[in-house]
Amino acid sequence: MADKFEQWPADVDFGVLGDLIGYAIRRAQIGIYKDFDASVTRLTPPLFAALVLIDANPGINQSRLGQIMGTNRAAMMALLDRLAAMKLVRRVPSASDKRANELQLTDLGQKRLASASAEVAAHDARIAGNLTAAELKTLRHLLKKF
Amino acid sequence: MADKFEQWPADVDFGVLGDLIGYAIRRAQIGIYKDFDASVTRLTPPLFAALVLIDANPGINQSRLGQIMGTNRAAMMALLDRLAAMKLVRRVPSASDKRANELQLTDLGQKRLASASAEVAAHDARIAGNLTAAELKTLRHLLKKF
DNA sequence: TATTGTTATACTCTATAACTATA
DNA sequence: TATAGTTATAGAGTATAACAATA
Repeated sequence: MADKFEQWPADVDFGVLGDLIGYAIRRAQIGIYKDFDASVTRLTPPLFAALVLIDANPGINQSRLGQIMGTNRAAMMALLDRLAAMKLVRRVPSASDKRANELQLTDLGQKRLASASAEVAAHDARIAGNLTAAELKTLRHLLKKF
Repeated sequence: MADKFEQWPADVDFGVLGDLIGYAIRRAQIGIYKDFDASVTRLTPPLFAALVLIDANPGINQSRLGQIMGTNRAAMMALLDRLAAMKLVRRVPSASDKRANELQLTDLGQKRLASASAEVAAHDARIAGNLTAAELKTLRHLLKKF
C-alpha cells in the first residue's frame, strides 16, 4: 500500500520550492493524478483526454491531436496504438489528404468514454470538494493566464 | 522544432475537459514544464525538487524524501542514483539507524543548486508574468485546498 | 512485525532522428 | 520544400514484488 500523499507536510522545509507558483501547481497535480488513477478504471489521464478530444473533434488527424495535447507525432503514435489495440479508436484514411488519418471513436470507444466520463466527473467533484463555485471560477480564470 | 503549445486553442472543442478543474491544472502544467525544460540546464523538475529538499532537510532519508515528493522508495532510488552519478548527492550511512542513509548535497551539488535556483526563479517569474501579486497570492491559496 | 534500502522488472510518457508517401 | 504517418531508439518517471539487514 502506498503511503498517503500529504499536500504540504508541516514538518518539512520546502526551501525555495515554497516560493514557486510552478511548484504549487505541480504539488496539486500530484494529488490529483493519484486520485484519478484510483477513481478511473483502465484509462490514464492522457488516454482519457485523447478519447474526449477525438469524440468532440471527429476526423481530427494525429499530428493536430498531438499539438493540442502538447506532445508530438511520435508520442501520439504510441498513445493511439494503445487506444487502437483496446478497440476504442479507429484510424480512417482521409479522402482529402492521402497522407493523413482521420480519427474516430469506435462504438466500444463511445461506451468506454461514457462510463469513464462519469468516473472522471465524480473524481473531479471530489478533488474540488473543498472549493466553492466562486473559488473554482476564480481558479479557472487565473490558470488561463499562464 | 516542436510546435509551440497553445494553452486553449479557440478552434478546438475540448468537450467535457473544459469543465474539469483537474484538466485546467494539467493544461497549465504542460506549458510550465515546457518552459522549465527550456530554461533550466541539466536538471528536470523532480531532480531540482530533490536537490532543494535535501538541502533544506539535510540528513533526510530516502523513504521520507519519496513520501514528501509523492513517490515511493523504488522510484526514489532511480532518481537518487542519477543525482549520485552526477556527483550532486551523497548517501551517508546513518549512525542512529543502520538501515538508513542520510542524504546530503556534495559541494558540487550546492553549486549546481545555486545556479539552477537562479534559472528556476527566472523561469517562475516568466510563467507568472501575467499575474499580479494579489492574483498569485489568491492562486496559491486556492491550490492549497486540494 | 515493520521499515530501509535495494534489485529486478515493466509500463507509461516523452523526445529525437530518419524514412515514405503525399501535398 | 513541407507535412502526415511511421519506425527505431532512448531516457525519464513511476509502480509492484521480492529480498536482506535492521528496528
